[in-house]
Amino acid sequence: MRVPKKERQTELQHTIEQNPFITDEALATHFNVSIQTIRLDRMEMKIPELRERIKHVATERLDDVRTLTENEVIGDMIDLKLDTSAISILEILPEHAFSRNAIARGHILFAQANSLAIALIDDELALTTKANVQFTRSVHVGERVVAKAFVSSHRQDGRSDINVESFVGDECVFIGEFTVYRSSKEESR
Amino acid sequence: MRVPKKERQTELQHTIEQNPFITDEALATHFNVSIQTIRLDRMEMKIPELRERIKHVATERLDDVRTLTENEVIGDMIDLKLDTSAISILEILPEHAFSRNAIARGHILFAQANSLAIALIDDELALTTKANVQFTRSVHVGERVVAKAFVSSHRQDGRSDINVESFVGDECVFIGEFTVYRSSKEESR
DNA sequence: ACTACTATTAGTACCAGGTGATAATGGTAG
DNA sequence: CTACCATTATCACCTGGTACTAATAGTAGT
Repeated sequence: MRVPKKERQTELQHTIEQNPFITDEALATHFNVSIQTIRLDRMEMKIPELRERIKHVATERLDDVRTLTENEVIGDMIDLKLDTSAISILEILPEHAFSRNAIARGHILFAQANSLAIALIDDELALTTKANVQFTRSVHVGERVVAKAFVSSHRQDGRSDINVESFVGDECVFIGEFTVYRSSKEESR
Repeated sequence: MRVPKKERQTELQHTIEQNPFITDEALATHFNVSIQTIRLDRMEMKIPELRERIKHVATERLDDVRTLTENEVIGDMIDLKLDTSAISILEILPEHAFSRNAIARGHILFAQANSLAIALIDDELALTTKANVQFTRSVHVGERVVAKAFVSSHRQDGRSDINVESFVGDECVFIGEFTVYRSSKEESR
């Protein structure tokens, strides 16, 4: 016997996990057993076949929480009064946090607040020019962060000041003051 | 004839692009032609078969720049002197930017700077507690942002102040002052 | 030593979703 | 009427499997 069955199976699981693109044939030669043994192992471990695995990876990618990219707003917007106030919720997932301690990275909370502030401005172009932020409590994986943004002033020079406060439950975890540049619309033209 | 060949082919391309998981058979019934016609079309348009398309989507996902998540540092660190200074480079990709105008979202630049500041601190735990940032020039897709961070002070209370300046060429695009909390190591215990 | 049981291997039929090649049909334009 | 293109039909074959049946090897229990 090359390697006890149990050992082989757990190793098999690992091998497939970090390389889902491997065929049964390759696994068979790798573990120096027949292809049928590999199939039996997959059955017992309920590991799907190659094509199913690939499909899974692909679909996962498509409906990915392509979290801080691609989406216009980071988190789910649950309320929006243009030029006035907005609220979004973001659940902290493991990929948002440091793996060592499961504390959300600062720029995740910043991104939620910043994208909310930008979404609040009803203009073709809105760009953050300045921000002043404080992280008042660390946020852990699994917690849901509710960000509340409101416009404190629309200045004459085409800038708006927006305050954002984020909460977990009733605890404030983030405070930010954003200055956003907005391009025309009610102004020139 | 149902639809002219050319028209069908361009439409085919679109259909497959936004749903790579469709089989030739489904396409055939959809366009009301034979399966062979679909295959000929794919040949001419050099569109690979279903399984290849799925595999492509899946592999694309694996070497994804899972930009603001998962990576410890956003961008590529090219220099690091612990507790002193660090430099990282980030190329702005379309997914980092607003689709309307190809200008990088503010939180992308913030994330680069913030993660660099955190990486700079040689401690088990380092958390941003405060940040003060300015976006001095908008950054466009294709530009490479070089962030330079240096520690301005290690305070007695377990906090460090870090300044970050980001450049595109010799133009400053971002200025940030970060206050980072570091947990012990040289302190208590 | 005989049996029971488990692990492994082998072999067969079948499946999806194709490739590749060859050939037959159906307009349609010159 | 013919030449040409688009379309369709067949057929053999491929990969990477599933599902099932059966044979073989090794080991433990009694």
